[in-house]
Amino acid sequence: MNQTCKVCGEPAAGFHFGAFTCEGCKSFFGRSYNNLSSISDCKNNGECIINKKNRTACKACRLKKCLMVGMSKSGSRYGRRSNWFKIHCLLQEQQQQAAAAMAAHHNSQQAGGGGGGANGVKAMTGVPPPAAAAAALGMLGHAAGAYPSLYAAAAGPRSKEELMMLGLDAGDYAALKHPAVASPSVSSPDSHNSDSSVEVSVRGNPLLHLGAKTPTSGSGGSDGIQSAVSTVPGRPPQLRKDMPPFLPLSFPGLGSMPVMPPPAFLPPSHLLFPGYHPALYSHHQGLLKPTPEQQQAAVAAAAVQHLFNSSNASAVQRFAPQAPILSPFTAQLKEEPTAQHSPKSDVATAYNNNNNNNNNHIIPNGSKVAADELTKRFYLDAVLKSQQHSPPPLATKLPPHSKQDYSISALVTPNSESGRERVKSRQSNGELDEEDGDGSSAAKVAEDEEEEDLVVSMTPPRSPAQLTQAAAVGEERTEAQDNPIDLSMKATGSCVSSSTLSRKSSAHDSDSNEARLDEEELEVSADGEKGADAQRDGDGDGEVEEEEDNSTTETVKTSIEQCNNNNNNNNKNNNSSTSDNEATSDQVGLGLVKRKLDELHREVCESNSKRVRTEVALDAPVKMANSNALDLTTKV
Amino acid sequence: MNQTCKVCGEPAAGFHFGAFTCEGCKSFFGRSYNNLSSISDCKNNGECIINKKNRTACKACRLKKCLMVGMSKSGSRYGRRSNWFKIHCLLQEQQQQAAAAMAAHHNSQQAGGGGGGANGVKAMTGVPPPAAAAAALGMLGHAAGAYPSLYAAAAGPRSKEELMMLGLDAGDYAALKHPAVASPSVSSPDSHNSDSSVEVSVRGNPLLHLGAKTPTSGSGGSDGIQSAVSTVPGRPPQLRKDMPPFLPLSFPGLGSMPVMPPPAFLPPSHLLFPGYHPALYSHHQGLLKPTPEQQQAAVAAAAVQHLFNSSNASAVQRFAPQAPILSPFTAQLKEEPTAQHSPKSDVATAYNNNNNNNNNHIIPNGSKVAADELTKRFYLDAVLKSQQHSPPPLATKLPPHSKQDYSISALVTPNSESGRERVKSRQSNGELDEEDGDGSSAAKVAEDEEEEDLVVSMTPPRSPAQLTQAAAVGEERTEAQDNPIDLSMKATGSCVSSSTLSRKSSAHDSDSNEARLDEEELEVSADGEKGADAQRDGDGDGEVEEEEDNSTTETVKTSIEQCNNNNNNNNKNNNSSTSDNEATSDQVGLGLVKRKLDELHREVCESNSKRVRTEVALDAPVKMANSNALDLTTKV
DNA sequence: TAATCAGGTCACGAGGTCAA
DNA sequence: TTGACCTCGTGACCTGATTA
Repeated sequence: MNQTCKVCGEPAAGFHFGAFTCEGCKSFFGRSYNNLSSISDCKNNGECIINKKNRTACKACRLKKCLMVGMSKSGSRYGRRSNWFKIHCLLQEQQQQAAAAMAAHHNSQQAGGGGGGANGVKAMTGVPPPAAAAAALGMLGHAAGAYPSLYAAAAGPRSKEELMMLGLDAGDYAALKHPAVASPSVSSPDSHNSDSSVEVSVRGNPLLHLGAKTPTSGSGGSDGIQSAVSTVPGRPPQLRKDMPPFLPLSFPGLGSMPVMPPPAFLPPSHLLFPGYHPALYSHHQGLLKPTPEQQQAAVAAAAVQHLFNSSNASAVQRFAPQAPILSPFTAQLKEEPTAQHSPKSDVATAYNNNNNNNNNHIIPNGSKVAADELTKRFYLDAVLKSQQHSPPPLATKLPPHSKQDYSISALVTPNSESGRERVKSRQSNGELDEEDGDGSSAAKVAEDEEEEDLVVSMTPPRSPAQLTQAAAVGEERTEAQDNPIDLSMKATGSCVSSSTLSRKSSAHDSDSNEARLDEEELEVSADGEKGADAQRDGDGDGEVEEEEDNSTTETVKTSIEQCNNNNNNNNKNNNSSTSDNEATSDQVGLGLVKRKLDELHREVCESNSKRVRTEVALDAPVKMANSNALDLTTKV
Repeated sequence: MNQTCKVCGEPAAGFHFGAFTCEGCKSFFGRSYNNLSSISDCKNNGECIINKKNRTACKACRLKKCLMVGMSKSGSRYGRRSNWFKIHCLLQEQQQQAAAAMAAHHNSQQAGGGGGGANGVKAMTGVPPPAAAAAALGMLGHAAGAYPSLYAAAAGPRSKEELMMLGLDAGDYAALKHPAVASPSVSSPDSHNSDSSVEVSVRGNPLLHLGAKTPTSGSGGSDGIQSAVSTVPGRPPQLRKDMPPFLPLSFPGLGSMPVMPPPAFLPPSHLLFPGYHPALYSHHQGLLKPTPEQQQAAVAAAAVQHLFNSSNASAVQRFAPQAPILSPFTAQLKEEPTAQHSPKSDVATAYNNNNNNNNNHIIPNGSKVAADELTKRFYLDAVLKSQQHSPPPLATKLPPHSKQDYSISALVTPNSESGRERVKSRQSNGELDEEDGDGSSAAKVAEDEEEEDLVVSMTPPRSPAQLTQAAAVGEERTEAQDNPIDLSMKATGSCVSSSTLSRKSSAHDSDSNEARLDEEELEVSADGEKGADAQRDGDGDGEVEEEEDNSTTETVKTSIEQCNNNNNNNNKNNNSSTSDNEATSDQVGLGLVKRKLDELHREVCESNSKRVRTEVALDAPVKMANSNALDLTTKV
């Protein structure tokens, strides 16, 4: 799949963190996310255009762009991309191209119907058309559910969120010639998670939220959305076609984007994959899970804005306040806000941990700096969370049907690990720890870290019935759920259905349907590390730990490293003349070694700690899912 | 990689700002770029010859030389150099050496067939052989596409541009013993962007333009080129071999340069990597994307001249006027010209934007000075832009055949990310964003900053099929594209392929072979910004081709890597005294070997399951998708 | 087995520093 | 002012993990 980096336009190396990006932007995002302190404010009011050449010129804007295009730590997924994913990507591209073409023809386009996206953003900024959006979403409802996150989440919501974060308007966004805007949706479609799994990031349209003015905000909004979604549950693929029209509304990004006309080479998406029309996706996202996330997004947006210039400060403030109010998850955020204004120490610590070296340079300032960083991070996380967020799948406390789902998922997704995981997470999480935590402690999860985003795997829609079922499930869950967020997630999740499920489900439709939903998984990773505060820090931190290792790896690495070291050493060593060399050499040599070791450790640790953590949580469930999944499923 | 500073001839410390340079010239350029005011006019009409000894004697000429060899702030790239880059550099060197040898034997060579390069230059000066070049390219077609920018962009175009800027003739340039001329190409190969990505600076051959007197000039030229390329789309790797012969024509730099004899340690480049012959690259660029860039280059050249003495004022004038005319991209340039004579404010603003930091520092002097500086800077930027610039690869709207390509690519390149990327990028790029942006908003981008140069990432070519596809795509795109440049880029771009593939492919040789090539990738990034129409485009487009050889490539790579390693070590190690090392060791490269081996080994993927990612599996669909993703799509 | 990506590794170069 | 050195961010490549 030929894709360009949604951030800088370079050829994409793959789908990273929820968007097609080049290696550089992938790495940048990965680094930056864990080390916000390293990002200094934009010198240009956050208006830098990021492209290949200048991508390294402004970290703040680069990061912003990353967020705008839907990147999030939680958005990632492993494994091969499903064909669907690929297909969707292609479709999106086509659309984008078409859009671009359209745009080229008439810029006004953006302002026009496309404005949906823009509107959304603006709405956030200013007014909210949430109701309308919600309604629209409702229309799309379940359809969206099918491929919720892929498009919606990735594209719309994210974009929106990001936009919010950035304080960009749809207009602004649109203004940016960057397809990013459009791209997001494009990229995002699959984005975040995986092909099959789409992240269920909460991210409703922040705008919507705002617009909706989340009552308890997010939750309220989300609920509304969810309900809307749920209402639409069983839509047949066909609706999807309808979706497109709606998209603009529900899917700001898409709408705003100069979407292109339908791809010529492909038949109507619905024909291809009834359920997968990109537009639908976008809708879904926006519609499905937005609420809680939206709120968060809003918060995040504010934070982001804060990060990038003060230009949007006002917006931020607006949001920030809202966040607490809006989202039920406020608790999650709670700490962070504080951090923003005060709790530097913790944050700082976290950050420090992350940055082993010196982040200092960034902001040599005193506590103030730290505070800023924290704030930034906070915002960022918020944004990210909002984007991806998925309340732990809270998983769910899976309602009764969950069992079926599980089984189903197990059956269905034996392959899809992610699915398993998600399921697991849900189950395990929900049932065991996390979920409860989530449910009760959605906030908790959030706190942990980035949270795990719910990832919904994208899978081809099953039968319309399935969709319907999914929708239905979503509804059920939603109702069942304590958290609006969760619900939203669920709703989204409904979308989820994994292909696996669908497949299997097809066998026994009724069960399968629900099962499908189940399959869709949302992973919640609980980095936990830092907890929330540092957010990712946690990641870093957590990683650190270590545990060790694996001999083999080490050996390999060592060999490699040695080579590297040698080189480095040589280079530096030689210079005797300068003492520097020595230093360097040491650094290099030893440093490398250390690094290597550290890395190794990290790996271990990570695997252990991070991954392990998640895994652990999931393990039991997972195993069941994996090995038994099928069996169970079948049984079911 | 042993390289000499293209500016002063000292051993190069690395690839800085787009060219291999020593620390001194690196620092000088870095300082000077931000402080043009510190540079006084040359006392010698800008005719100072820059070498190790006298490099500090005349800042103006030193800076000019820097520009001539392709240095630009935007040209820099970060991070590790890609193996391909390294390889290509080696190849170029070899070629250069060979060329040099040839030249030694008979100077007439330049004029002659080999003259391609030289001719190009001269042609620029006087006559244009674009058609011929195009034809040649056409021959090479896709092959060229494979590594379009790497060589062409870096080497030829820049040199030419620079020459133009400087008002130097090819002859003059050649006169300079500095390998710089040739070097540029060398350095530039990867230059700008990344290893894999080479910048697709627009720089077609300015000369050609001039000579050819570009009808719409550049565009015309580029179009011609593109078409030619496109026509050749599906070429098999073999053709590449053919390329070399052509190189001279297409690749002025090589031809003109006193290239060295073939590298002893490596087999003929074409043998090694049929598709990658440096010459081809150069061709691509020059042929493919030159036009717009050339125009820009002309403008830039004028500006430069303005900067450096009045000696070439006439030349500048010549070009300046032309630029608008010549290039369709004129729009991009539009502002600049104005700036030259008046609108400093705008320019300044633009600069400021680009330079987040302080462009200010540039001219602390009074308004007058400031004005001068601005002017200078303006020119400088113009030059740089022209150099790098590249329109986004458009990519491509994949035509029908694309399906095959995709499928193929999918099959072939499963692994190769880069290859994929390229392909993707082409498609996506062209289709989506940047290109559009560029196309429509090329000017816009340009304004923003320097513009992005088109970077072509160099990656191993995928399978021939892919290449072909790419080529086809390129063609299509080209046709589709507004910019000729883009087309060229496309042509170039066909290559993709990833190492992975190669590994795997090895299993099935046929596939593998192609795959291997694929691996080698050339990315073309489409900066698109400005559009540069020309430039980038090309590059990106270029991506290229190639497919080819696997084993050889690998071997080559390893050797290269080794060399790299060695060089690095050597250079630095020795340090002190000299740089001599350079020469030496290239060959070595155990590290490289290791890597290669490792890569090969990668094949296995196992999976434990740490992370839990969610996914839903779409089994059935997926399968189809995998192999046929594209097909499916298309089918759909 | 193949395809993908998160992460880690570390080659690299932009920039900064500072002796000369 | 120069340029050797250093620092540190970047990004190409790899590994390992995860899904197809």
